[in-house]
Amino acid sequence: MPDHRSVLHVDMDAFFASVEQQTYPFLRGRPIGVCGDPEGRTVVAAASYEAKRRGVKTAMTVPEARRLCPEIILVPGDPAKYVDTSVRILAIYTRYTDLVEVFSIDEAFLDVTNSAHLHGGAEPVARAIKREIRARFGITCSVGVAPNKLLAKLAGELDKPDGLTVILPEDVPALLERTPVEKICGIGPKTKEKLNRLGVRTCAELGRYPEKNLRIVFGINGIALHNIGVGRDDSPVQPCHHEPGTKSMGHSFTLERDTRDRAEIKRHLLQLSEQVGRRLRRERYAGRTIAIVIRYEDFETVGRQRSLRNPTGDGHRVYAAALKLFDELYREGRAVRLLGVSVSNLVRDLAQLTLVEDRGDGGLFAAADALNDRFGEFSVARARLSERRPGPRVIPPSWRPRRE
DNA sequence: TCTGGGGTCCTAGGACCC
DNA sequence: TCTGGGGTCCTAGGACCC
Repeated sequence: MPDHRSVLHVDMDAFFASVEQQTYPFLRGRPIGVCGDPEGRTVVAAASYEAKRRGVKTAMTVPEARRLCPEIILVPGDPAKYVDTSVRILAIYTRYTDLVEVFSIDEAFLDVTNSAHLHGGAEPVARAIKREIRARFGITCSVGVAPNKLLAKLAGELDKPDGLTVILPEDVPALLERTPVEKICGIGPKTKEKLNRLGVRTCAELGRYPEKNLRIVFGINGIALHNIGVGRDDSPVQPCHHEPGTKSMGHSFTLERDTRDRAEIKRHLLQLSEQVGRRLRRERYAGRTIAIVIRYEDFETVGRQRSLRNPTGDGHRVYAAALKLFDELYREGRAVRLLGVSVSNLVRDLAQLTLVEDRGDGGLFAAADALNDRFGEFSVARARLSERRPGPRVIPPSWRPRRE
């Protein structure tokens, strides 16, 4: 029986950009940025290391990226390709352990505590995985090996790209001493500021800070923060079939130009609602709570939601509710920058779905969905959606491999 | 051409019920 | 003619993640 757990965190280097460079060899060795619709107001979703060296970062605006790196090649993202690559990479992991937790499209945790000895230990497993991913897909990854998920993720960040960092239990105190709190997944700018004001800068300082006081300042999160400070994390590596299902589904969209035009706004709301409805049905969900988000030109962002009596997967019903919410929420005269529609309180039950949906056009839904699956988003749509817009070009972090 | 898109979880306050 | 206390559901907003 091993005396400590061995957890790997595997993180693809510049994943979307690396995949594009593999697909199109002329992009290799050049600064590229993968972004959304190049016509819209978009940001860099992934930058190649050539671009990163010039200062281009994830989530930077396109004009900013161009200013730093005028030769940058902007490539529109191709989500299906990234999903496909990710699924094939996951298949490699499962040859080493059943305990694989998908953290995002390009990150996973592997618990190899009870399987590593078959391959000579955790570090050899990490090396083998890196080698195989490079051989099969031409892309590199960075791996952290540590006694738990928290430390494995931290370790993986220490050496990038193409890195491998092993943290043994005896290395942990020194690591905590030199790690600033904001390096920890879960500690963002606000928490960092709050901690700094308490005189806490490193993880070790956080560990020494009285837990009782952390609880007073941060409530229930205080306990979690204390555990971070001492490098403790007992959370298991959870294979995705053990995870709870999706909680909400939605789409949002930054308009090409800010607008006050109600007719235009209504068109966008309809489009978003139909998109959400279609995804709900495709994944056999229905939801009872409809929410909208408005971001005004000054970036003030407000939301409003309301629960219906019955769950729905019908984009038209979603739209009816969304429009009502918009009328209640919208402050006349202000220009709108972004609109979002989402549905939560989801249920996943086909019998329930047909019960609430069957207004006689269930067949129409099925036919339209099948055509759209085959020929692309909005090949078939309600008449008012004449202006077509391609689907989203990003992958949500909640992305999971298909279960069925 | 300042500031994307898709999620999860937490808090706080109000309504309502027993 | 006084003001409890728990539980659940709901909504709005914020922090954080990739």
